[in-house]
Amino acid sequence: MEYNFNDIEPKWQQRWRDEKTYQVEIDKNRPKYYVLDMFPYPSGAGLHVGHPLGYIASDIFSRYKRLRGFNVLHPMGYDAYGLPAEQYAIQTGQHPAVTTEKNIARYREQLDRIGFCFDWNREVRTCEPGYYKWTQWAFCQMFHAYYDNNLQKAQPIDKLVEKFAKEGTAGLNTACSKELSFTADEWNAFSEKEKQQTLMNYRIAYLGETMVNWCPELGTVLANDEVVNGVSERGGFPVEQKLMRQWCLRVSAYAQRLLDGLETIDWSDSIKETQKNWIGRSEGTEAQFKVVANDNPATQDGLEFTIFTTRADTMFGVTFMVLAPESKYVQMVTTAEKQAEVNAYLDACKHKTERDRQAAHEVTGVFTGAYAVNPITGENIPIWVSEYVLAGYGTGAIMAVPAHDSRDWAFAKHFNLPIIPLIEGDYDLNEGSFDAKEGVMKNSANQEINLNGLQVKESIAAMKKYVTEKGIGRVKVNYRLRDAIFSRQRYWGEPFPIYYKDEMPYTLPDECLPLELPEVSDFKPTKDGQPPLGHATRWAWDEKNRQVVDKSLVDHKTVFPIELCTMPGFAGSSAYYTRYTDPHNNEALVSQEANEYWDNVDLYLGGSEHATGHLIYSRFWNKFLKDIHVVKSEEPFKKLINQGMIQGSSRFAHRVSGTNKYVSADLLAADGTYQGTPTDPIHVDVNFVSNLDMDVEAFHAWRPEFAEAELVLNADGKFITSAAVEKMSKSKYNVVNPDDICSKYGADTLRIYEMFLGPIEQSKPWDTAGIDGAFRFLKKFWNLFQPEDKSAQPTSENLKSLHKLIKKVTGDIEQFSYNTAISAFMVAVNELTSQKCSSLAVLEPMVVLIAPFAPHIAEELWHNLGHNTSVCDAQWPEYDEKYLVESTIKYPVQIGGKMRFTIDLPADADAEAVKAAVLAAEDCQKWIEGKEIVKFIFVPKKIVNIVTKG
RNA sequence: GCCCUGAUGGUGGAAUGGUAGACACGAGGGACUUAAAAUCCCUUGACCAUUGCGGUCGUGCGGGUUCGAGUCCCGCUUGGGGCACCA
Repeated sequence: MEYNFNDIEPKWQQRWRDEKTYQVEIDKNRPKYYVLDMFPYPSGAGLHVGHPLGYIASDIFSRYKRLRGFNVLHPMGYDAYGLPAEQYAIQTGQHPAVTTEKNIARYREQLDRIGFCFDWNREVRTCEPGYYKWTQWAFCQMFHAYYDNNLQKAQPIDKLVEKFAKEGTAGLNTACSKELSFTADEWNAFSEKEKQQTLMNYRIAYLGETMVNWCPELGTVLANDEVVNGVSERGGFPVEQKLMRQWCLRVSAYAQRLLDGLETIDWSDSIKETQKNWIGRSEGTEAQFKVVANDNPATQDGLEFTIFTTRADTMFGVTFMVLAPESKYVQMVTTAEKQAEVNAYLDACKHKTERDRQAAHEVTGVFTGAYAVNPITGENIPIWVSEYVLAGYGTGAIMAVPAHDSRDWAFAKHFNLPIIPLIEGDYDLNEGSFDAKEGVMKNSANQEINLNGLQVKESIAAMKKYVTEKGIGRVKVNYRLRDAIFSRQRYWGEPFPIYYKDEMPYTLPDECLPLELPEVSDFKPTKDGQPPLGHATRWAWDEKNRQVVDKSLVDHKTVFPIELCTMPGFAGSSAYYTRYTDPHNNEALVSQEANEYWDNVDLYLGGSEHATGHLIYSRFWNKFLKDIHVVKSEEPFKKLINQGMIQGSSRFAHRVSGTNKYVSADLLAADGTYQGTPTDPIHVDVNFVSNLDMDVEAFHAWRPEFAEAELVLNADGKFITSAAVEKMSKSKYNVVNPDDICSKYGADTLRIYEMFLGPIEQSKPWDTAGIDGAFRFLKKFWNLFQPEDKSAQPTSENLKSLHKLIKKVTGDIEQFSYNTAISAFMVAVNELTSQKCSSLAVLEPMVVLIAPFAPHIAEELWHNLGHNTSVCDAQWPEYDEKYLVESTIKYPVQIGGKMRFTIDLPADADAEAVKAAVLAAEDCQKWIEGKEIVKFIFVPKKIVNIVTKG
């Protein structure tokens, strides 16, 4: 019988569907294992050959774990809300729900052909009300929670209300937008609105004022990449930095837990590092600087402001201060004389985006006319404003130490401010600052503290202690991690279950969720600058009757307007992993029982591009869910593997410039010219090029402009193309569709080949050329099972091949080294073929071993061997060391008259034991044959030198 | 600037500090065939010797540790990725 994948594969895929082979339920008698892929955004282009890479890898592991006796949860779903569907809707008027539905159907069809063991019964889609109900629900929980820094966890906001009523803010230690201070009496006297405004300062989901790119002309917020040179990409209208009220998540409250958690999870160093940098923990000192009174009234009664520094040791070298342009202190300190100049500068800054400011790297700034007192030296130092100081980090104000900070140095040079060196050494302060955190201090002493002679690290500690004791400052940990902006002025996303009463937000009652996304007449923003939901007519909340009603009924007494923004893409993807464990539950995000059993993800596969997005938000979201007792684990993903990208391998036909003549690449000169005329490489479709050899007829038929093209072939009558590795994309004609591969070679070959390409974590180009090797392997594997009589006793050679393979494949799968596992398979199959192995005792385990990689062929062979259960329920074979014993002597090396051997022996073996073992070993006898042994020399570790005569 | 990664044949890639290049592709040669496809066998890092056996050099560059380094350490060159006026 021939290996006919076209019959085998659809047959088994149908059977798996019919028999629900991959449907799983809680089974307390078996250990669980949860394998998850990052769910895809279903784009209109469909899957290319790069997308399934991670899915295949996780599928192999799922099947392996199942064969090992685990109850494996391996679900799949769709991240269905997002921008491309909405852009497409704006252009064509087609409802995003319709295009999304279509794309999902296409994805499913493609995925099904590859033979994955997903439990589709657990599919989730982020755009379905039954799913986003729980996204909205989680948001409401965050709205009704605050973060207690002492307990290091989220708490119900009611607790805070109680506390405020009893003792005000006394002794409060919570995450908040700004430090507030009021008494219980003051709180109790607050109006309802004032109370709500106050609580907003503490909520984990809160309305906050944040800097955004605002384009007044377009009436919308723009993303950074929509702004070029300070004007909008579309229309060229000016864009400014503006404080806007947006929904935010207080991710920063969890900064320390997000950092600590990294130590407990099995992720790659590079992702952990990226997250550490993103969180950006920085231990330093906050210090108060008093402003010298001037003609600005705000300075009259002892105004002071706070700076943050990690270099407290350099306070003796502070020669000026700098405020961020957005700092509220700018207006408070500027003198009347400098007012106009400062305002002009602030205005100029306002019209630059954050990106422009970072790109320019020009030294700009303006003197406020004010002075502050250096609390260590007592000297008056000027206060400047400059955009190199960021409002969003630390306190938006710095102490400048030009001798030891390159940015301060550049500023001081430009504006001619004094520079005082504080560290011994032969650096030249005319050339640049000395930024290194090392060396011995100098010029750093007053009557109370003397740092001279200390190391930098010692003096940081000494200064921290000093400023704390003197009440000038305090030790402070800062994080770069900022709160996540959670509002989008978009249509195709989750609506906020929020209505506004007296301008303050209130959540819909939990039992009224989901708040379904309304239909709108137009997906564009409205003319008055409101988001697309402004077009929705039935979009008001009737508080009394607890239902959505028509907008026209809004009276601000019982019927209120509903929030118009929607949630961002990461909202729906932040907790989907836990929803899979209980996807049909209408009473809870996940039941206690399901979470208790399935817990969180054991193995997560996906691209590293989500390092600072989804993978941070999910961790934050999960920690919050843990705080409110919905899930039991602190971290959502125990082990993470980042699969590399599959790049395209493009092909080019070389066209003689200015003609319609194409030349085979091997006829070109080294500089790419043909008979002295330059040529242009033109992308041609990789699907009609085999290796570099182009199908000439397919080329002519491809597109009209090539029909009449003149082709110059090489001596063999072939047309050779050139190649380059690029991103896989339609415009480069290097996209390979997995469907085509499945039709031509079968899904099993696709799976084997994708894994054989190289390590999963590495990016590599796709080149269909090598796939023949994988296909040949499966044919050989198939042929191994063709002998009619398989009842022979296994030979020791057979068993050796088999057990070597079991050991290798098991070890390799555990380490996700699938490419080497497949290599071992190829070797074993060649060995067994040449041994003419016809023993069931060897062949049966071989089928189980191949099952994770090539499930269809395994299933077919398994049934041909007389089984009537799925190979999925077979047992993974164990290897037996006794078939694997090899000579104890390895690697004989001759040096001069000596032979040197490495031998494997127990560490405590004595000289005699070593000698006996060496002499007994076959390899050794061969080497010393006919030579007289003069002596043995034992060198450390496992080395034996044998000195022979001659 | 800082952090993370990688660099091995014509290509993709193997090598717990122990015979570098497994396995696969491609290429060359051969068998079978009227022919092709399919299949099988041999060669395939470079250089020298090929009427023997074999020898020399080789894992981006320069040092070091070691009996022994692709692998460990130090200093570079370079590809890829991330962060960035973060005080």
